[in-house]
Order: sequence, then structure tokens, then C-alpha cells
Amino acid sequence: MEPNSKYECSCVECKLKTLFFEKVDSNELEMVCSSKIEYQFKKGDTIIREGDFINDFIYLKSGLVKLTRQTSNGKEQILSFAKPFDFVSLLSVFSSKRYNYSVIALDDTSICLLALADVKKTIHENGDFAMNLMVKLSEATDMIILDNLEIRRKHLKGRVAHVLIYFSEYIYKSNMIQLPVSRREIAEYIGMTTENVIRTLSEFKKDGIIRTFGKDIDIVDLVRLRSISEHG
Amino acid sequence: MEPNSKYECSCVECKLKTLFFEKVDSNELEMVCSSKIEYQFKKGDTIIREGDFINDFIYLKSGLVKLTRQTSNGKEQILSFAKPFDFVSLLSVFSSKRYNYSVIALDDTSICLLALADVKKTIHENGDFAMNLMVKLSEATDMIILDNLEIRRKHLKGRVAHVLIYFSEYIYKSNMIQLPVSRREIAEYIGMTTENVIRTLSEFKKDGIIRTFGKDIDIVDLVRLRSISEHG
DNA sequence: GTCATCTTATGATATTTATCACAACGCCTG
DNA sequence: CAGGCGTTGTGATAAATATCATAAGATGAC
Repeated sequence: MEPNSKYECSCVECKLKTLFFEKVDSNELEMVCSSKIEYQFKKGDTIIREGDFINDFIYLKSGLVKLTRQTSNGKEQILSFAKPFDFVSLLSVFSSKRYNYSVIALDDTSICLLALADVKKTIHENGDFAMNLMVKLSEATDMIILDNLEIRRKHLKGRVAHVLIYFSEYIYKSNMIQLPVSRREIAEYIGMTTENVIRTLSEFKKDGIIRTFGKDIDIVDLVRLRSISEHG
Repeated sequence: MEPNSKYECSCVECKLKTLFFEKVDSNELEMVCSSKIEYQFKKGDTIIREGDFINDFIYLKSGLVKLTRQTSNGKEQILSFAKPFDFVSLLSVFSSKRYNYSVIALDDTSICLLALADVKKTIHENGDFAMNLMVKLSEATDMIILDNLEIRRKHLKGRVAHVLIYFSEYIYKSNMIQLPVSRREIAEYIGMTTENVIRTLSEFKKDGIIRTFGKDIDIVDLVRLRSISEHG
């Protein structure tokens, strides 16, 4: 990991405290956060590299990342995207010595890094915290599994529709989306070729379902897009 | 859930104690297990139905199950298979009010059912148990995610090879496998049509890679099967 | 035992998707 | 500003996969 800069900030005031540490008292928070380091990454930076040893507990403070994996035939697969309040390092953090996935910034992104040993200690000592974390872990993985199953059962058009709706509803909460990924990355996410992603987007455009201005996409006919995502 | 019968057995002696409860002292074990019920299911029985409320913490004692999900176009998707020591209900148990998946016995199967509230209480009170559970949950979900990604990047032959190797190595630990699933269920697992699963198996047979006797499959040329799974 | 039903099986054909080839555009760098 | 390179875009063709049709075993109900 090569951070671009290093900041100090107070865990007590951190917005994410409500997510991870709401049940942690100030002594425990002090303990966990004494080792805390905040890092800033620029778009394109690798935050975690697949295969690296896991020593830290990492969570997103701001920005957007993709979780990717190198296949044995040299291609990339994108597992999921994550924004603040979603998990990042946590996915394999308790079950593996090394990261199974890389995490790459799709936008300027800041993370907080805690010593994993301290987090584990807090799990031991604070049942509410443990339970809280269990819920988040379960939610995050469940969502990835369900999403992957959804994508797998759909055809090209349905998959592209799915990913547009995903960004619109889940990431941007708007009909206007500033795609944070290239067509190739969409392809790596939904398991099809770049050419076919482009072709499908062109078709949506021709059919008046979306309008595109480079990376900016405006979803004009959400009803139809949903129907395509669902039935073909 | 409609159990076929009900047994009593001692948690203290249970083999699975080493998995879930090794760090639990006998008082806690008493508490957790006081509500325990053991159920037996026959091949084909539905153990958990997608959409049901989650009230229990369930784990497999013996047998084999599939985790399935109904797609909106009426088809079934198989997420994964699970044998004893793998998780079952745990997948969504901490993040959802209702089960996201059904669990169906592929073989005569017995399960233990604990009151979820008691398990949660033990998580609160016993840090070792909480940590232990976190690790298992993380392992189980990680495996499902990795496996699904692997399947997704492969072509038909690679997928069928993958699933044969999976049953051989992971479930049966032998070159001789007594397929516990139909060709259709394989198709539902790896996302292709039943016809093409059958066709691909026929081809493997013709090429001398496997021998088949109904549901019995003998992997003759594991090296070649691995190569197909990997490269096509 | 026999009828109905499901699974396995195979072939022909249609559809979906990938591959290859090429061009235009933007963007960065020297 | 020129050149290189990655991304977007489109078309023709090849390859992969699904669909449809049909039939032979298997299996279970009565």
C-alpha cells in the first residue's frame, strides 16, 4: 500500500463511528484508534493488492472502490463495488492470511486503517461490537452473493440494465450517473466483452432508454430499463 | 420445516462441538443446548424454505444439502452445496429477517437447531465463541464467492470439469463419486442447460476422461480434467 | 405389472455471444 | 503540436450455447 498522504482525525467525531463503533465505549475506542492511520488515495491507485498479507482492518471513509481478482488466464474479474459504509478489507479478514482480492480506487478515496489485532481484541471484549460486526459482514457478503447470482441468470441486455440500475440506485441515488468505470470495467463486472457492453449501451441509446454524454449517462426510461433487467 | 423425526443427543459429546463450541464452557453449552432440537430429513426434503422467518440457528450434523434460490423467471439457481461443518442457515442469519435461500436435502440429513436468541446471547458473552463464529462465517461466504467467480469465468466444459473436481475433492475425497445431484441440478449450479451438461459429460466419457455408471462417475484422467477446468 | 413421469441421451437448428478488424475520438506526454 | 495509446464505437464473422424435438431408460404410484 502506498498512501499519498497521511492525516490525523478524531475517531470520536468520525461519521463511521456510528457504523462500526457505536457500541464501543470511549476507553475501547481509544485503544482501537490509537493505532489508527488515515490514508488518501487518488483515482486508479491500488489500495490493497491481492495476495498481500492481511495485517489491518480497513474501512472506507470516502470515495469509491472496486474489488477485483486476477483470473488464471490473465483477465480481471470485478466482484463488486464499495462505497463508504460498505466493507472492504473485511471480506476475507477473518478467514484468510492473505487478501483474496485487490481493492482499487475508482475515485479519490480515503480509508482508515486499524491494527487487526486491536479489532480482534475488541471483538473478544465487547459483545455488542462483535454482534454489530457480524451483522455488517453478513450483510456485505450476502449482497455480493445475491448480486452475482442475479447477474449470472441474465442475458447481455439484462446485465447491462442491471448495472446501470445498480449505479443509479445504489451508488448515485439519481437518474443521472457519472459512470465511475470504463466500459471495459463494466464488462469485467458482469462477465461479458467490452464490445458487447458498448454495443448494448448504444442500443439502449438508440431506443431512447438512456442518453449518454461520454461517461455521463441519463436514464430516461427507468421502467423499460427495469423490464429489460428483469425479463431480457 | 417438517422434520421426519426428533432425537435427543448430548451436545457435550457432539462432534460438531469442536467446530462451533470449543471455546464455550459447560455452563454456556448447557444454556445454548437446552433449547436444542435435532431433526432428521430424507433425501429431497426441504429443510429451510426461502422467505421463511429466521428464528433458529441451524447446522448440519450429517448428510448433504443444496442451497437454492428461486429466480423471478421461475427457475432455480443453486448457490452452493454444504456438508457437515459447512454452514447452512448462518449465511443470512445475522443480516436478514427471512431466509434468502432454501436448503434442500440431497441425502438423508440430520440437523441441529438452536434458538437464535441463545446463540446471539453467547456471542455477546463469549468473545472466543464470537471470534470463532466470525471466522467460520467468513470462510463459508468467501468460498461461495470465489467459487461463483471461478464458475463464471469458465466455458461449458470447464464448468462441468470444475463441478466434477469439486465433488471429487471437496465432498467425496475420492476419484469415484456417487453424484448426489441430477444433471439438471448440476446445470442449475453452473448456469447452463441440462442438455449441455449431459452432452459435455458424454463427451468426457467418449474422450476417456471419466467413466459413468448412472450416477456413479469415475474420474479416470484427473490431470486432463484439471486442464479442461483451467484452460477450457 | 403397467401407466405416468422424470431423467438421461442425442441430433438439428436457432440464438446469443465472442472474436477479429478497423476507425474515430480523446487524452497525455514530450 | 505531433505522436502514441487507451477508450469508445461499429460491422462482419466465427464460436459457444440454448432451444426444440424426439426417444430410450428409470422410477414411483396404484
